[in-house]
Amino acid sequence: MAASEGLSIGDIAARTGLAVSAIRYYEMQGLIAPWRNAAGRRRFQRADIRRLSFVMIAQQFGFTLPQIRVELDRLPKHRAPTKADWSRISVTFRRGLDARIARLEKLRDTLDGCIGCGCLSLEACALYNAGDRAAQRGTGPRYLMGDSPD
Amino acid sequence: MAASEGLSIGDIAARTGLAVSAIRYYEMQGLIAPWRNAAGRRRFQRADIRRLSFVMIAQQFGFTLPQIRVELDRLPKHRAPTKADWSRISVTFRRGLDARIARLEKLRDTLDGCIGCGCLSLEACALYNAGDRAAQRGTGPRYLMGDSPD
DNA sequence: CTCCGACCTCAAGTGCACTTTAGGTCAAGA
DNA sequence: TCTTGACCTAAAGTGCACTTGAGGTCGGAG
Repeated sequence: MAASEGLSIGDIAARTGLAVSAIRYYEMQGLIAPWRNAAGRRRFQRADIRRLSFVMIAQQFGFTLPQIRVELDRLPKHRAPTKADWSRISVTFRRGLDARIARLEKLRDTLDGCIGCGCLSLEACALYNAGDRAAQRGTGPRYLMGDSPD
Repeated sequence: MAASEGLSIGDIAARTGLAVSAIRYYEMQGLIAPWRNAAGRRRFQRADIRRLSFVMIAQQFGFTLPQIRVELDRLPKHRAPTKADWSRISVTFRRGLDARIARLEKLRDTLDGCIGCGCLSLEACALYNAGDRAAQRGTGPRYLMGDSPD
C-alpha cells in the first residue's frame, strides 16, 4: 500500500460500502474514471468517494445510471460535487421527487374514490389513468391503458 | 368465431389493450387459467377481463406479479374480484401506497435539510438512510439504506 | 386448392444494475 | 520457495416483465 499515489479499489469499496464489482461497473458506465498505476491497477482520488456517494444518493432519488452520468458529466472528471453543484443538482432532485409524490397522491385519492365502487371497468374506472406507470421501469409496450372502447 | 364458447386470446387482447404475448405470459405465471378448446386454443371467460384489469391496476400500485398472484389466489380460479373482494384488497393497496408516499416525503424533507449543506459525507449525511431504495427494483446487495419490503 | 391470418410452442433476446465465475498477474509474508 | 490475497479481464448469469423469432397447425375466404 501507499506504493503509488491514490486509493485502491479495495479502499474505495471499504469506504463506500459498495462491492468491488459495482465500482468496476460504474467505471464501465463512465461515472468514475480512475487511472492506472504501472501494474495496471486502478487508482482513485479521494474525490471519487464523493462522486460515488453522489451516485448512491441519486439512485435513492430514482435516477438511473445514465441520468446520474449526465449530472456528473457537468463536472470535471475527477472532481466531486461542491456545495454549489450540490445546490443546483438538489433542485433537479427536488423536482423529480415532487412529481413522484404528486403522482402517488393522485393515485391514492383516486383509489379512495373507488374503494366503494369496485367496478374495475376498463371503460369507466379512473384507476387506469391515475397511475404513475411511467415511473415504473420496464421494457414492455407503453401503449398505456385508458384507451379501449368496449 | 363463436365456434366454441368463450373468448379467444385475440378478443382478450383487444378488450384489455394487453399484448397477446403478455396474456400468455400471465397464464404461465398463474394469474389466469383459460381452458382449451378442441383445437388446443385458449378460451377465456368474461371474468378474465376483470382479472386482467385487476392485474394492470395492481401493477400501477407497484405490486409484482407474484404479489398480485397471492391476491388473486384467494379467489376461485375463474372468478373476477367482486365489490367485497375489491374493498378488502383496496386496503392492502392503500397501505402500500401510504408507505411509499411516506418514504418519499421523508426523503424530500431530508433533502430540504441538506440543500445548503452539500456535505455528501458517508458518515454524517442523513440522505443515505432516508431513501426508499426498496421501491427500486434490482438484484443487487440490499445492504445499507434501511428498507423493508411491503 | 391455395393462401391468409389467428393461433400454438419453445427458445432466445431486452434493459437495468449488478454479481458470479473462470482464468490470470504480481508483490509481500511464512 | 511457496502461498496467500488483492487485483485484473472477459464472459456469462440473475430477476423482472415481457417481446421477438422460428417453425408449425388449423379454419375459412377467394
